[in-house]
Amino acid sequence: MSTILVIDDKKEILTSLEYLLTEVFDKVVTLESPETSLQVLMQQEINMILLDMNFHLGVNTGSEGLFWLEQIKKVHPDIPVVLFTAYGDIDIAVRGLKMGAADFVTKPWDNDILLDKLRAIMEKERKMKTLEEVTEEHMQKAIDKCHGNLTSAAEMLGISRQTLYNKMKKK
Amino acid sequence: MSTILVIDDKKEILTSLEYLLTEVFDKVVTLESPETSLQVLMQQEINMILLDMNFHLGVNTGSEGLFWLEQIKKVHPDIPVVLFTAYGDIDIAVRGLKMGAADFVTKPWDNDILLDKLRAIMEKERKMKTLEEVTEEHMQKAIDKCHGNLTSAAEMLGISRQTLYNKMKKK
DNA sequence: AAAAATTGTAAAAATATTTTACACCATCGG
DNA sequence: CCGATGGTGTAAAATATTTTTACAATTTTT
Repeated sequence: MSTILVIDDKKEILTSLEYLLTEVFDKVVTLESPETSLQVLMQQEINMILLDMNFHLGVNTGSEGLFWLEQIKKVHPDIPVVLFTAYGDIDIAVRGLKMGAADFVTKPWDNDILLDKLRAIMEKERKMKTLEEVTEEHMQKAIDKCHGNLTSAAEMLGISRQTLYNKMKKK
Repeated sequence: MSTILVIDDKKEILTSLEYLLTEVFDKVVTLESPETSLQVLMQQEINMILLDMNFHLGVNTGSEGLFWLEQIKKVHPDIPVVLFTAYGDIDIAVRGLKMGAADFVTKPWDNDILLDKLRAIMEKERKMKTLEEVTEEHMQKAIDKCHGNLTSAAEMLGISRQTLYNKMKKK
């Protein structure tokens, strides 16, 4: 069971997406403004959010969209949010992605590309790395940063040199 | 000791950056084309890369820049790469960031903003999380994804329920 | 309401980590 | 060029963590 929440101030966009997104999601919830989004997120389980950046006609800085992205990420850091915008503003895109958005789609959009992106995100969400994989990767990162010096890498990681040494030998 | 590698096909940009970047880096290495970048990375320790996206005048898709980003990330996934572009192409920015670029700067650039971004990245690079912090965060993420169900979160993480239960109790 | 799943708890067994130790090798500075 | 320093590879005992197993109580699902 997967649900997507779509937030856009244009009714016609909501209705067309409502139909399209059933290709990927079991349930599509729509909102005309982001104001009540936090309540909706409390009331029901949402697996993905499609958030428009351009509320308030005439105000197209996208900053209100970024504000709501921030609010959402604060409470639900793990729900993937895809940003949606009619204006090719590179700065908003970069800031959005750095604030934790999962992807960025520009309007007018290509249905297939949009669906592919959403599917890819769902797929990535489904699998969660094991603790072992995560620790392994992080240890490797530390070793790289220390140019192979196990002693200082171990210190960085807050573990003993032996442990790091033994784990590296194993692989 | 920190070194930045700047790759841009315009000599005047290289010379002006060469001077500016000494504000943040001890050493600035410049390249007029990305072709030899991998050799340079093998020969000396580089701590950050500023990579222009628009090589070959007339070809401004940025795809060659993305190609080189990919090559660099393949060999050195942990060296932060900042993308640099004269064209506000949102798609290149999004793809670049998703491919692992640390940030994105558009030309013409503001010196102070550029320096601030580079400083922020260096600062972030300096500190490395301990293994404990990383595992803690990952466990929390799994629990969130499982809506608080410790049994299935533990299964996802590849550890026993007890271990997860005890670690959560500790905090 | 019954069945199934999850929690909270505990204790022993199995593993993993830290600590301590030491010979060996590399690199750096005088 | 040689001694000092710092890192490696190895090992064994002490300590800590994780897994396994178990069971009653509670929550969730059917």
